[in-house]
Amino acid sequence: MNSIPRSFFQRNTIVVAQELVGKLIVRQFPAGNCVVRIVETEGYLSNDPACHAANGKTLRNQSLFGPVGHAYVYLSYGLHYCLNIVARDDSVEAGGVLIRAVEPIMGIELMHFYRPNVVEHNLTNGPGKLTKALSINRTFDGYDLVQGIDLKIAEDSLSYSHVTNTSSRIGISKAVDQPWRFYSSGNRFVSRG
DNA sequence: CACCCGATTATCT
DNA sequence: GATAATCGGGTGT
Repeated sequence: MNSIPRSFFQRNTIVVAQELVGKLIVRQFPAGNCVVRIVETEGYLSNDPACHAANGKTLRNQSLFGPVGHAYVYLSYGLHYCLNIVARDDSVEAGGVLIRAVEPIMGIELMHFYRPNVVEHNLTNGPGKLTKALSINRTFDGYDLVQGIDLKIAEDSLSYSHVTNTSSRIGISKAVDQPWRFYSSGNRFVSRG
């Protein structure tokens, strides 16, 4: 399980969003570890009306302006946490990649414990679902995902053969035509939107 | 301080 | 397909 260098995230946000499809997220607990594969992402840039950083830095979105490779976690609709990875080049002041869906690889029982009473294909097929299954909340806002222990991003040591499709982003009302959503073609954990 | 509304999900018809 | 659940940031009084 190779780690990913911080320079990977110091690039155009949309390129990073596309290339994160297929990468792994590792969540370590005292009781055991969970490993999931990223199968759906969306890119958000500070000069993009749909981005939380579009109107400048606030207490809530300050992680999007912080160092790349760290997490931006926010509360959505007052109910669900969503996980982003801060990624941008020097041409913008903020940017991040929303993790919209993941495929469970290891520690599936533990994920079912955090998200009971669902069948496996509904375990992590949405941005609010995967954070609950991995027990990710606001305490991870600003967490370093490159050097972190409890939560980190890793390269897939197995070669995951896949095709990445592109579409417009889901669930937003501004900048709806930007083709900045990426998902693993045919993967059953991709959210239906 | 009141009001609006959102990068969602579960549950009902 | 429609809607409730639930909360905090942003805006305007």
